[in-house]
Amino acid sequence: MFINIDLQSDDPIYTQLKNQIIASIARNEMRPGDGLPSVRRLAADLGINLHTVNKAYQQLKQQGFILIHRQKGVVINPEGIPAADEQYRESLERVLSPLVAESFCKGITEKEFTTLCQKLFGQLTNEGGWR
Amino acid sequence: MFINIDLQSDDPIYTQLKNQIIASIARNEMRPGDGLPSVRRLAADLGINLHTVNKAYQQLKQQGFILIHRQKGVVINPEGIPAADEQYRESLERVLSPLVAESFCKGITEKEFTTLCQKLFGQLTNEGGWR
DNA sequence: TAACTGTTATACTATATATATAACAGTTAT
DNA sequence: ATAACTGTTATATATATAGTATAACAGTTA
Repeated sequence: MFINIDLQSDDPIYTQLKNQIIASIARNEMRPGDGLPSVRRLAADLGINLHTVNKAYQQLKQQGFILIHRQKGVVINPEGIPAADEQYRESLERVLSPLVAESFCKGITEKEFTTLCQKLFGQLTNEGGWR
Repeated sequence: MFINIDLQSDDPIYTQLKNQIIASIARNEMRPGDGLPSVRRLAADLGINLHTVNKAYQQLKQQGFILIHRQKGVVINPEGIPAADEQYRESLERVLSPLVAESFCKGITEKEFTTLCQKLFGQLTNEGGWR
């Protein structure tokens, strides 16, 4: 687990935590079935509060990224991450839309934009992957 | 001006306002030189507070989308919107990165993702455009 | 028994969002 | 000149979110 929290960031700590765990999964650094630290352990390691970690874990659980067993602890969903449904695709479009509009106004072309997205996809890997 | 505010949205009102004005420019519905309502006028029309409008205007001004003359009122930047610099491109990448990672985990392919971006670009127009 | 697990509850601080007034200085139209 | 505008600034208040600090509960594991 390589988590880096920036206390000066505009993003809340629990959001940074969520994003970095998702990024670890996307980069195949963490795989389905792998365990995550307990809320107390991770909070202590990062020097933050247990509730902040718990909030991130709860949201990851709700999105199906992790399972939380009272006994076995926290585990990346062994069944794999649930596939995007129509609702997720709509929310993705809602988030992307203002980014595209602003970029367009600032002269960023469709080509440059999609090339950037491709570059970001390229930084992820599915080698020996789970999907 | 077709502004629609959703008080139930997770996005703050001033952000919704900002995004919709930027979207209007991107769709070529509003062009450089066009005037915008005064803070009091727009606030009254939308049924919100003058300071909320002012906050949106100040941020749009800081990004170069609009100019605010004490006398002439508020105008979409007649020189056109400033082109994206390296700093903007970096911030765009920082915002896009977690979206790509999450989408990837949920099985959205690079192709589907870029196709969505292309669709959003396609909804904008540069006919008779200013850039 | 002791040390851990997730979970829940309460309380407190700080910041962000939004509103409500009020006032100031400068235009513009009557 | 007066009245009606303009953006701007200041102050105050209410609410929600973010983060922390403790404490406790029920269950597991060594």
